[in-house]
Amino acid sequence: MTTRNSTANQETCPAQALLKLLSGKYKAEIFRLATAGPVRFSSLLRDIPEANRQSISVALRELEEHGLLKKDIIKNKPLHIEYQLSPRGVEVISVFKQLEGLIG
Amino acid sequence: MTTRNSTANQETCPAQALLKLLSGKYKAEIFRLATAGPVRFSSLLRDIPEANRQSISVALRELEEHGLLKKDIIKNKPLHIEYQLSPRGVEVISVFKQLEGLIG
DNA sequence: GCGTGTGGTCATATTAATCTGACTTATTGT
DNA sequence: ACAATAAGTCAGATTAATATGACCACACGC
Repeated sequence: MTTRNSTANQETCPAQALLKLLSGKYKAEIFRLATAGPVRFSSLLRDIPEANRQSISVALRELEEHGLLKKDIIKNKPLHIEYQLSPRGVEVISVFKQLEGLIG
Repeated sequence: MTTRNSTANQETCPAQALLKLLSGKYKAEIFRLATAGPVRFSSLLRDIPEANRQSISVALRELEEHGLLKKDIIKNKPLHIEYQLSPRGVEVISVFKQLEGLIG
């Protein structure tokens, strides 16, 4: 892509990047479920029946990379992986709350 | 599209729809410019040089349809059209502010 | 060593968002 | 009458997001 549009990529609005990160098709729902406790790949697939593996996988990776979710490997009996809200993730909850307030 | 996915369309998270509306490529920047006063189609094209007519047009229409911008036809000398934040639009500003706060 | 559960990846479609360039309609200036 | 400005629309191309189905690796129970 010949490094074109190098200017178009720089953030105009600081909120833009975060907004885009949060706006994925299942991100809001993942956050919602994560507020009730740690979530797992398979539990999300169950709880969001219209979602697919790929999308859940991408969403979890993006949210983790941006520090909103924390990934934990649980070595207990059925060894598995849990994702929970990081401190930054918890902060984001207030944004969702505010958005909900603007609707009703 | 044979009315399929009627279940997939129903909102899971109430914030989801609003989040998606706000996450368009230039929406945040449009809001930012609109806080400084009424904006116009042509002024947005100038002030967001990387944007194109179509995208600005679609963004303005969507934001107006969802009641975040108010469209005014100004009959003064160079007859033109202005878009300004509606009361609901002003409320949304606080969401952007909060998002910005989560970054720094 | 075989099947099951968990947590994915990969290549490939399909769908949605954005871009491009040509065109339009109405108003105004000369 | 002619050109310019303002605010778009439209068809078609490109790019990004999401979906589908096949596949993979590891741990565990049997």
